[in-house]
Amino acid sequence: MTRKSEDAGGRSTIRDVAARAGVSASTVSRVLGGEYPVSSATRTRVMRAVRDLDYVADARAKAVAGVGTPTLAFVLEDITGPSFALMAHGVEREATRLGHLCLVCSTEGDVEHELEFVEMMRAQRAAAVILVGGAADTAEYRARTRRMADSLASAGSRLVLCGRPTLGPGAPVTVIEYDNEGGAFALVAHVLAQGHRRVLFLGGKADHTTAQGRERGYLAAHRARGLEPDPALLLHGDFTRDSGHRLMRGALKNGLDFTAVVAATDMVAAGALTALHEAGLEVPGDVSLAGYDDIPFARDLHPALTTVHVPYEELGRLAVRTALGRTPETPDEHLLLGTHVVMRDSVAATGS
Amino acid sequence: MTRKSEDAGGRSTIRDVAARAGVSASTVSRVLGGEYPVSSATRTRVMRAVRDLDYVADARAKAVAGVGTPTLAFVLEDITGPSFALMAHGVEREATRLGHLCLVCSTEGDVEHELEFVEMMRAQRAAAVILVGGAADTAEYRARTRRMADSLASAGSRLVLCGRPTLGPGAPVTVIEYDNEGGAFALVAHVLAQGHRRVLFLGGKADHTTAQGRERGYLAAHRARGLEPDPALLLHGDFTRDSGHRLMRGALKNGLDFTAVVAATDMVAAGALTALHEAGLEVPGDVSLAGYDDIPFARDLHPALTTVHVPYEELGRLAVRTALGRTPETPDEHLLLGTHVVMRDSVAATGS
DNA sequence: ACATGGATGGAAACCGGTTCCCGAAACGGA
DNA sequence: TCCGTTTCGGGAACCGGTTTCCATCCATGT
Repeated sequence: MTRKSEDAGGRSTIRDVAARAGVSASTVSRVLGGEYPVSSATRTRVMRAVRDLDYVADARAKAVAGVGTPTLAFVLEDITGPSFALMAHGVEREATRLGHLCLVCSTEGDVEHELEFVEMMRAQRAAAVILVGGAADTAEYRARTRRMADSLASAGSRLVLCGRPTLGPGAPVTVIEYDNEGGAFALVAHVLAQGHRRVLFLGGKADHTTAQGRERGYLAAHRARGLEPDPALLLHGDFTRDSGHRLMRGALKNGLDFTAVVAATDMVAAGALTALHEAGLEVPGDVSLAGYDDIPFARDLHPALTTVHVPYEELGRLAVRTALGRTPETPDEHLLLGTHVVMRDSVAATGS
Repeated sequence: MTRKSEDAGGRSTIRDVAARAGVSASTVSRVLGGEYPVSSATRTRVMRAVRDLDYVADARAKAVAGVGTPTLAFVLEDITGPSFALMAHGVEREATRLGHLCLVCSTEGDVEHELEFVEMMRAQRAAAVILVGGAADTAEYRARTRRMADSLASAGSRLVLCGRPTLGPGAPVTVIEYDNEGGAFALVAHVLAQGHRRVLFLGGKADHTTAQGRERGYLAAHRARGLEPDPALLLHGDFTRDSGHRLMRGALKNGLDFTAVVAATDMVAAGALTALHEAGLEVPGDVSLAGYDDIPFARDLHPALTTVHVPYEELGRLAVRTALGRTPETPDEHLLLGTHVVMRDSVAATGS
């Protein structure tokens, strides 16, 4: 029994295979590698040994030797959110299509944790790390993210921001956004066109760029019609279902006057919808409701939710494609994906 | 300019750090490692060099040297499904809590792809690979999965099955299931207790074990009351929203006679619900409806869906805990998690 | 028959780390 | 002052692969 026995659980090494085939390790490597000329006799012997031992080359060792495909990292807040899940799906699909493995990490919104994870990815020599989900656009955010980008770039990796605030010019970063303001503008314009004049906006956190963009669209749509929205109709919460529920309940209790409500996300809309139902209100009979994101569930709400479609899955695919398909000379990219409103049953014309 | 310049993008190695600090690579390793005694003077010099170069040790090299925490792999059908997402979340959370990275792969239900991925994970020397989601319990499935389990085990890794058919005895596998039959039994018993006698079952694929379990529960609940369900009320599709929609529409069109419907998953229930609404039927006024899984959205359907709660997230956590916290002597485990029905508004007593 | 060259395959260096094994310096006690 | 311990740090081997370089061997061409 030698030190490295071939049996007994121990994963076999290339030298074990070599010994069994009666050749050197280099030869085994060459047979497996493919390119180098090897006589068919030795090739069969080696392949047989490989099969006998059920040998698989250690991917980490290959990586250290500079061969093998690097992995991709994907960081999000919470995989449980439907739009995040959609993006994750796109990322994962495209990554495996391109032959890359995909590491995932959820931060629960903890910035510290995000930073830690990026550091780990740098240690892993990940091909790219994709950060998704909006964030507060503070000076501190920019500085921190800039640091991440630089440190990743200096390690030969790349930072990709999905739906996140752009950094200043010169940051080694790829940014892919979807048009929050444009989508919200179109959606609210549609609501206004139905005759609504007092439309409640269930927004997100005040400093969150995604929330800001959608809010800007809400405002702009009003102004485009020469309307000035009542500031009392602009509510702030977060992007969760519970936030929508709470906000809507509060608005109802406070006797706010409105005929339509536009939620910053479909999740918020879902919460708002059940609050409306709980209050005995009919949608869209008594009040119209619209969401944003077009998550798969939107059409199973009752009534089916009018919302803005965001190509989340495509976004994920695009993120990995642009991240992976670049050379050092590729200029930093900044893509903006379009959105469109999908009209279903939750918005109706006012009776007046 | 030496061959390995410290500047210019090239990730710096431990030898670069050593050179800059004027010590040997071993010393740098020791400073970073922590345990070995190092004079505070050299320690500071090394740390300074590390900071200057923004050095991070290559995790893959460490892995090859036998240190560093191995990663965990997670394989599912489609991260977009709410219950899968919940499990994924649990897995990811527990893995990072334990300091492990987490690779993810979705198979789109393709067995071939699943096999490929497991092979890759073996090459990665993953600590464990967690396979989730039901499957057809065929002889071919068992043989194939058994092979995966053995090959993983022989590589020092471990296969964990989550909500999947058990393999025969002796397979090096950890199985964690949730009680499909028990949950369905309780749910259907509740529906029957409300006076319903003709309850439609919207099931999954006939050979899918999860679907089978839930169907068995449906049958058993009837028999426990001395009832024999009408075979015409047992419909088969898959676990998607569209399947529920299609099945329900078909049942309505065919004039099937029933006062309640139990769907095999909440997604199916969601599709069925909108089909019901489209037909102008009231839930639960005209017909009662129940789902299974208790996905977050269940309570935002209208009416809020009565369903069976499955501890998916806990399941994910448990999977990584049992997979990671084992020694070679640990016996193969087989855990069965309990479920409970959560009563909301979609099931009501019959008028009769 | 002999130089020539392509086909094969082994030895050794390398990738970027860790750790064992030792020697030298510093320190303490007699 | 001298010797025995620590304390500290360097050299080299190792982890499991790949690849360069070189030595054969065999089949040609003349």
